[in-house]
Amino acid sequence: MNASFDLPQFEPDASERADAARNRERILCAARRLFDERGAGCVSMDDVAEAAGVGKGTLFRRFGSRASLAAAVLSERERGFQEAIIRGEPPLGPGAPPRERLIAFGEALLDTLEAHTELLVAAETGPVRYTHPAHTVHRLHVLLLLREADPDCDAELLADTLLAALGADLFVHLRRLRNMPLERLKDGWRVLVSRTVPADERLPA
Amino acid sequence: MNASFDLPQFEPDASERADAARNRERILCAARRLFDERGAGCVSMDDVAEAAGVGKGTLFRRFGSRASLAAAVLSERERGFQEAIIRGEPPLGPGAPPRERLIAFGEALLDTLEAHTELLVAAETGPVRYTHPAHTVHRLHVLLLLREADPDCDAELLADTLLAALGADLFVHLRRLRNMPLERLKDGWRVLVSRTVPADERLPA
DNA sequence: CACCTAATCGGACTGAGGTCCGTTTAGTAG
DNA sequence: CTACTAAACGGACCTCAGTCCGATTAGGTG
Repeated sequence: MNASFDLPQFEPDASERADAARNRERILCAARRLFDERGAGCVSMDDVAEAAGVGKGTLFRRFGSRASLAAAVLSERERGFQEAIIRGEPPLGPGAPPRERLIAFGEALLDTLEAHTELLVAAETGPVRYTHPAHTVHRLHVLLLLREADPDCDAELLADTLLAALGADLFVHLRRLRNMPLERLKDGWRVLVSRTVPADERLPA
Repeated sequence: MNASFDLPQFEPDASERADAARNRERILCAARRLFDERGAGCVSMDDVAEAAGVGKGTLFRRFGSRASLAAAVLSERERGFQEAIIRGEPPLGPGAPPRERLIAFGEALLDTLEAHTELLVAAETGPVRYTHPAHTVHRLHVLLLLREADPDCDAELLADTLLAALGADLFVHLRRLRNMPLERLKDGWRVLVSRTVPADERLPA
């Protein structure tokens, strides 16, 4: 119960023992391979541990949960995505009006969902979902854009509400069960954001 | 794998054997009591089976899954809710303009979430979530109201998107983790619907 | 009442996520 | 090189949802 002790380390730590670093790498490598080969849904944590040549205890001490492991495997893409959001070209990156950036953000997230559906479903299971670093970054990004576009709205709440429309569960349901094409989901997002967020008042081009 | 065989029965069936009916009742009764005493999160399916004096196989044949059991326990409330939606007083029932009805619908759902948080979380876990009768009814209701209010929009998609804002996971996160008061969530819903759905064009009072 | 059969029962079993704790080892100090 | 300690290891173990299948029984038939 002591939170300062035995926390899983998702990222390399300078003061990390050599064997720990080696095992983290092995695990990530094995997980990436297995997820890729069989699809994330068909890979158990035991499978990962065995493929990595590591005990189950080690696996869980490193990554804490299945969801965290999936998130860690995705973290490279995620880093690229965050880079594009923060420093990339408009409309995803800075420079475009906030509403356009929000739309681009959602479209990009939907592309990511399309490309890594199973992994994202795995990463978004359980209550951990809302506290993972990636989700936190997404929420902050949306939050700031909302504040910029509409200083009077309840941006804190609206950010989470809008992000709910981009959840992996919902995506799977719409895409696979209800067979909606990706473009339709993107259109839906555009409409949702357009109606929810006011357009920039600075000359609309 | 034969779908016509061994399907769980959520509702009483005329051609149901006496012992089956008795056990279904026992299970529902025990589940209600246990969920109430300890909170749904602290009750395992084994607990329910034991308290009902019934084998685990029976429990699962009757209700199919934990989520379904939780939904069944909620079904009384749900029946009342559906009644109020379909035949009740406006603005929840028919008579009010669709946008007002949508707002009232969300507020009522948020009240239900507030009152039965844990049970609804249990009922909404897993992919079953989108196929449960209750959710289907909610979606259909929202869908029809959306079509009425805005015949040109992609109501199918928008219905699911709006409902995502009323999901139990999100509710728990906002309410408990981020400590937002219920009224704030209702305000958020009102704003979301107001901006997303056009007002009725028939004289606005 | 005796029999028959199909529906039902129930608990042993599986598989998966997650925890525990005795054992091993990396890194350091002497 | 040896001794020491904190960290890391790993697999046995736990809990829990969900499945399977042989035993049981409801309820119709003669």
